[in-house]
Amino acid sequence: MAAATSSGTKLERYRAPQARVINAALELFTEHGVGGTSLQMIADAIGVTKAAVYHQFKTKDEIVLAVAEAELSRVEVAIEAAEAERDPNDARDVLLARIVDLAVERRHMESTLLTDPVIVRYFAHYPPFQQVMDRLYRILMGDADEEARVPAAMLTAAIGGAVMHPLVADLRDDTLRAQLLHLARRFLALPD
Amino acid sequence: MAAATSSGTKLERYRAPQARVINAALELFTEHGVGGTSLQMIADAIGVTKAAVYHQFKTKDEIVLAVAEAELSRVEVAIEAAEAERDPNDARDVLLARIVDLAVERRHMESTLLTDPVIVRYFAHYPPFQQVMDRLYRILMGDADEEARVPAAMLTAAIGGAVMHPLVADLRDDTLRAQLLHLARRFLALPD
Amino acid sequence: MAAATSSGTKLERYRAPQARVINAALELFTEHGVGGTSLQMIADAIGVTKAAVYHQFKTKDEIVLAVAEAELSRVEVAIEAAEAERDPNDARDVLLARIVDLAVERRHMESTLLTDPVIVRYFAHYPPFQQVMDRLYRILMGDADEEARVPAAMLTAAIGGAVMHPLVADLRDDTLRAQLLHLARRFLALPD
Amino acid sequence: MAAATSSGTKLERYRAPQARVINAALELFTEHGVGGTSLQMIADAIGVTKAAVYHQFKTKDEIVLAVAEAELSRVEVAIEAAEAERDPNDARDVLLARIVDLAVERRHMESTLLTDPVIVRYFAHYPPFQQVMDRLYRILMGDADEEARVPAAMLTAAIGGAVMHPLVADLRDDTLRAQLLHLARRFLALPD
DNA sequence: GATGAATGAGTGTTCATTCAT
DNA sequence: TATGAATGAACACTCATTCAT
Repeated sequence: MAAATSSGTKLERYRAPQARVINAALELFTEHGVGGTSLQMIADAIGVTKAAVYHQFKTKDEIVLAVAEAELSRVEVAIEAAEAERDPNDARDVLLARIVDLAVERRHMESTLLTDPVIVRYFAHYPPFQQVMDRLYRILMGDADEEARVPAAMLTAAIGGAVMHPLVADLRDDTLRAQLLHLARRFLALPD
Repeated sequence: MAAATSSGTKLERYRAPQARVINAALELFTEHGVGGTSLQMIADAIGVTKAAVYHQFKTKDEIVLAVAEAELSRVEVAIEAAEAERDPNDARDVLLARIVDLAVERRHMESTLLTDPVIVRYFAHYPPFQQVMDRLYRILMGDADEEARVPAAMLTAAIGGAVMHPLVADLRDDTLRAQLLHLARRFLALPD
Repeated sequence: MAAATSSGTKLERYRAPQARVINAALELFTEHGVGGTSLQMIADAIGVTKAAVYHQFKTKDEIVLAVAEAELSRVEVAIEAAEAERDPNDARDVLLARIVDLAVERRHMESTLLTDPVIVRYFAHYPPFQQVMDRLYRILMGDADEEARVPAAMLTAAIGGAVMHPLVADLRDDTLRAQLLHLARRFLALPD
Repeated sequence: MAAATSSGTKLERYRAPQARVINAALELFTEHGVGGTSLQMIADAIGVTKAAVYHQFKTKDEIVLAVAEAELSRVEVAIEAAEAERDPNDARDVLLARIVDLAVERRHMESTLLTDPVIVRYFAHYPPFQQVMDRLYRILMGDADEEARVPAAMLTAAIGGAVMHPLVADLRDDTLRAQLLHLARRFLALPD
């Protein structure tokens, strides 16, 4: 168990100076977008020089990808929790709840990241992303056929699209969470 | 006829040189994002100098907004078509179909625009956008109460989020259209 | 004659702002080398901003090449003067004298340019340079055979190498010119 | 033998880690020029960190000079071999042959070094370099008078200039060697 | 209407160098 | 001996914008 702490999750695999950069970058990306965030801003945010940031990451893209991967690993955690369930229905329920939780919890962050052109383009050709999505869709829809995954893709896209909508911005977290869960279950033709 | 020419739709209210800028800008924004599109690129695309573009639009923001408004006016057209219907159910059906059509037709463009931080921030405080959305939600949900608009917001967000999802990218237009319509009606608890 | 002034030589084909950049760059390249000359230095030298320089030349390389071509065109002028001679011996004598003159006149400049790795690499694959050299060698050696050009190459290299040698730095121009001419003629087995 | 090991030539006076730096630096300087070679590149080439290189040499200049001196010592070796001859004519012949050999052997390296602005500037004021050149010129021309050294300077410059000329790049080593020797002897008015 | 020239503030990136460990 | 972290200054280059012509 002590070992588990020292090995850590994927989120912890970066050492301190890198983690500080990633955290600062995530916040800034969220507020200004990837393109609107300069390395100067990141450096200022953690109180070092640009060159110090470059000592940890060779390019800005590397920072963007590290941030994106850190977020992706949060989805992995949710999937792993679901896969631990015996019953497929339970697994789907757990995953649904976790995904909605995640979307709401990071409603102001994920959205910016998931729609940023740089990140979208990267994820589109990043095998681990595809694999995570495959696992996610399999749990949601079962592995019936390829076509069945489209509604699942649309569902996750819809959740992502919904949390970032301006008109939803002033909803309280729990209200939004309840509505999203309702929407998702109805979409999957599941009882509430 | 002369009146038609002078009033025109909102899409036509820009004269030729401005329209060329807007069209070029829309294409470039779609491909590179707003932040990734420079005035030089726009000027090059239409074969004039930067200064010539500045002759038409005082700032880059003005171009962005002109592009955004042009797209917004497409939604207005859909709404006007729906409002022409007598029966509220027909109006809702018409609007739903038009919105889905619009999303699919411009699936590669709207998405970039609707998620671009610059445009999102602008629309969030742009009264005409709010008004258009109000009209849209009223048609979809009736004017019962404030809360009822949330599902409508989520629905449009979901449609927008869905068309831009990578896993949906290789779907044929009519397949995507059918699925989106099915999704939307199920979400609104309407029969197919 | 007025026409001749307005059409100009190749050296004059750049308009004023570009010519100012080229002149400043040549001087700075001579003093600090290409790699040791920044765009800031060039901009400062002509009293404008870096961005103004970039308005004239898209990259630093373009400046380097413009400078190099301007110098190459000086050799072309010498060749053209030689080619105007009827008698091949006269042509060779004229060319030799001109080349030596050129080398001495610009003894502090040519050398830096001709040995700069950037320029050397560019010229190595720049057809006009090859053509100029071909014409030059043909005049010097006749067009006997391919092999005959090698001594000519060595001769020009030797002249170039000689004018830039530190121990030659304090020789007066006319002394250096006489010695170089003597060297060249002896090397070509010509009477003084 | 032990003495030979401990005194060694100047080439060997650096201990192993320093020698590795010098060798890597020479190769990189040759390929990218001094200005185009960073300490990072040198460190990478020998598989250590920049800081480790700094442990051996306090500045980049020190590395440059160590490389330059190592090359200069090769000339010294040639001079010493010539000075071992009794007859001045033999000494001159030996030196000439050795210098040409050296120029050809390192045709792709010397040139970069000898024309690099940093090194040129350093050698111009480096007494050992002047002394080596003095000894070299005395052997070639006798110690008649100051003026007599100028042709010698021109000769070595010419040899240096010739080996690095692009048009000479595809000559075989022995062909180039023969031509250079022929050129040198003719220039010194010596029989072949 | 459109151009060429220019600007000032910024971009991401690399540099030689230092220093505590 | 060697490292990782950091720095400050510089780099080439791009930006949106202005203005006289």
